[in-house]
Amino acid sequence: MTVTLADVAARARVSPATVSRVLNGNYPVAASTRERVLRAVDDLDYVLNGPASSLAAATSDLVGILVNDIADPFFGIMAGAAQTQIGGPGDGSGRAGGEKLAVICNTGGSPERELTYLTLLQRQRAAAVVLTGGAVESPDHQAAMAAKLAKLADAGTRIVFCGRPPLPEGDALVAALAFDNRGGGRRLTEHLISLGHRRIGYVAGPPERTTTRHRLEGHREALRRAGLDAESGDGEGGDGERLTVHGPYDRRSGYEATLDILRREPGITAVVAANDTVALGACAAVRDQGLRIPQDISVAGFDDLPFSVDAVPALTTVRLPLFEAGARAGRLAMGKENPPPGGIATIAAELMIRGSTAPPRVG
Amino acid sequence: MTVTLADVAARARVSPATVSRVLNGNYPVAASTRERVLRAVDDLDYVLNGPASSLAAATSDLVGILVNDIADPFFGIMAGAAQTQIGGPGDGSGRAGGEKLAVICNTGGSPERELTYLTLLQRQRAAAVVLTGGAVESPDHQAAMAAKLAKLADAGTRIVFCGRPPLPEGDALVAALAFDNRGGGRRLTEHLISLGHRRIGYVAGPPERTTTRHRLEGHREALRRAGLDAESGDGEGGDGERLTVHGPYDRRSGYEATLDILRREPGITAVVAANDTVALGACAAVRDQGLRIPQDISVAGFDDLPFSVDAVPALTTVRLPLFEAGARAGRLAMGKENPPPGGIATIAAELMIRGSTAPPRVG
DNA sequence: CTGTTAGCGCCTTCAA
DNA sequence: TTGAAGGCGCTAACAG
Repeated sequence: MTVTLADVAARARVSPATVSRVLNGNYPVAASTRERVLRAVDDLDYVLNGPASSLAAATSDLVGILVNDIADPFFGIMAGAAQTQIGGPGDGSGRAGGEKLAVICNTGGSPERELTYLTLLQRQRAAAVVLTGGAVESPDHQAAMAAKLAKLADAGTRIVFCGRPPLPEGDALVAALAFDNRGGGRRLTEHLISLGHRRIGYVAGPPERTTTRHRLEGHREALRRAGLDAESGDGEGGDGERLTVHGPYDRRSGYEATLDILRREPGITAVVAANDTVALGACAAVRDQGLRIPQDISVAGFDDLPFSVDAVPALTTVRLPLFEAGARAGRLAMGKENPPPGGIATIAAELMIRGSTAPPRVG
Repeated sequence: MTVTLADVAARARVSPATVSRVLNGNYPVAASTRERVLRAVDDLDYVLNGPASSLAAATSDLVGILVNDIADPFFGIMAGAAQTQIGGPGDGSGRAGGEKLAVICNTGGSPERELTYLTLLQRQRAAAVVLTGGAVESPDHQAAMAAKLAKLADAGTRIVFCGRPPLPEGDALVAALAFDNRGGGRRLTEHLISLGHRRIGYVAGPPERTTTRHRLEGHREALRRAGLDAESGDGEGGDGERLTVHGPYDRRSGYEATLDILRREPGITAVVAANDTVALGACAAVRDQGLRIPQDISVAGFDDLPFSVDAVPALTTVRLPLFEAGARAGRLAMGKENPPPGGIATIAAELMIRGSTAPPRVG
């Protein structure tokens, strides 16, 4: 039924081992022999049996890329970029060569699914795993992840974090590319403060995620440095709680949280959103209240997704080099690039000042 | 080093065969035995060897989802939705159960990479393959695809098209969910015509793709029905060529093509874009020319991606139920749902009229 | 440079 | 309901 290595060997009048060597290209083979083998492969339309190959070699050509939400371009861009480094350009023949199969796994942000996918990849003896985006900070989950990743690494799977802080235990097993969420958040709020804003609403992400926490910490640090923490700081029971609302990283959350903040604190002059998608919702809410951006309320986002520059007015935000980071993670996963010193690199975040922020109205 | 089925069997004091049966759950096993085996699995932290299992069973639990560009939410939404039906909810333990591993493969729109990924999936003996988005119409590629898909289907891989027209040969091997791109395109342009527009620019996608062609055909059909084809129709050498510009499905293309059209045909009163992303670029171009939307120029898109409603003014577009279609494709791939009659279902496209279109200025 | 020989770890008849 | 045995298709020593 299906043609096997042995069939190819028979037709090329060589041993199965030779066919294997030609196909894997890891061993010297006479040019004429190789020629003959390749012709037999084409004649017979032979396709390697992946499972058999993986079983014998005790490794597979699968590389897993874990993302929270593939419908979100934040992850789509990173995952796509990683894949460009992993899949290889192909040989243009449709015949697969030495490429790895880069597979994107959508966890939906669920810790359980994250672990499940890791188990699935462990099963497949994946060559590498790239974990993107922030982590959930529950101690249980972190411990489970650390254990699972240790096992994977133990089995020879390369582990790369992309846009995700390294594990607390700081395993040297992994390379980590961490975004400077805290610094970016701080500079963004400093920008607003320098424009003259004093009461700034903050629409945060889900409280349990590292990304959320880091961005918020940056925001509050800026407030504190400016001596504004009495008004908007993080003191228990202070005003900070009225000015900060948590919610998922989506448009709707931005819309509703902003309405909420505006209702409770009509005196705010700016809203900072946890990311650009949330910011879009915030903009809609501001407008629906009959307020103008930026004349009445300044709005800012985070990430600088492609659509942000097209918002009207264009969104002030913090640019994260998602494509570059994803590509680098892909290269690290393939062993094409050496890990950064200490295994950890921090990726800079750049403030992008655009039309959605301006000085508050006087009076 | 790594624990195998045999280790589990030894610890549970049963034969390897019994362990296998417990794990696969396809055979009757005494409850007490099963209990013992499962405990041994947990104690030993056993993880099934996927390749070995796939080799022996001649099938794997991999499901491939092919997309053109995962950074584009159009594909991200479909792929994510498909994955929800394929990955299964997990058992909440991090221990993988009978789930399939849904993997997203990013072709970048390249026919070669599409074929390469199919070969890779064929290698892995994938359980199913979902192909999303439009196809490239080159006869060579179509033939190659048909041959490859036939082989996959032959090996037991289920094939599902999602948002993609069935192959010309109309293999009964596949289930196809096709978007009504033509009808959507037609109704969108009819809407503009009914508002009074007579000279309408069209920023099309890459000419070789089915999606591009179908949407454009719908557009031209509307023009023809309104007797406008002399002005903007598809006649050879006619004005249609001046009013239609092809380019990739991205923002930049929308921006540049729109500038181009406006330069050559300052008299147009509306621009239809091949999709929402392109439309965003078109909007930017219109504004940069000092024109207002919709007072001076109406702009419309296609797809109704999440950000479209947040454009200012909100984008008139054609809604495609991407999530629903993706989820259905996932179910078809899993065999959870029966294929539509004839293997083909057409998914309706709904006109969404918003603020970016209005009657043209009089005079 | 090429052939021979053993498994890789699991599933699946066949018997018991 | 359970065990024994063979083989899935390939790779990786080891010879030659």
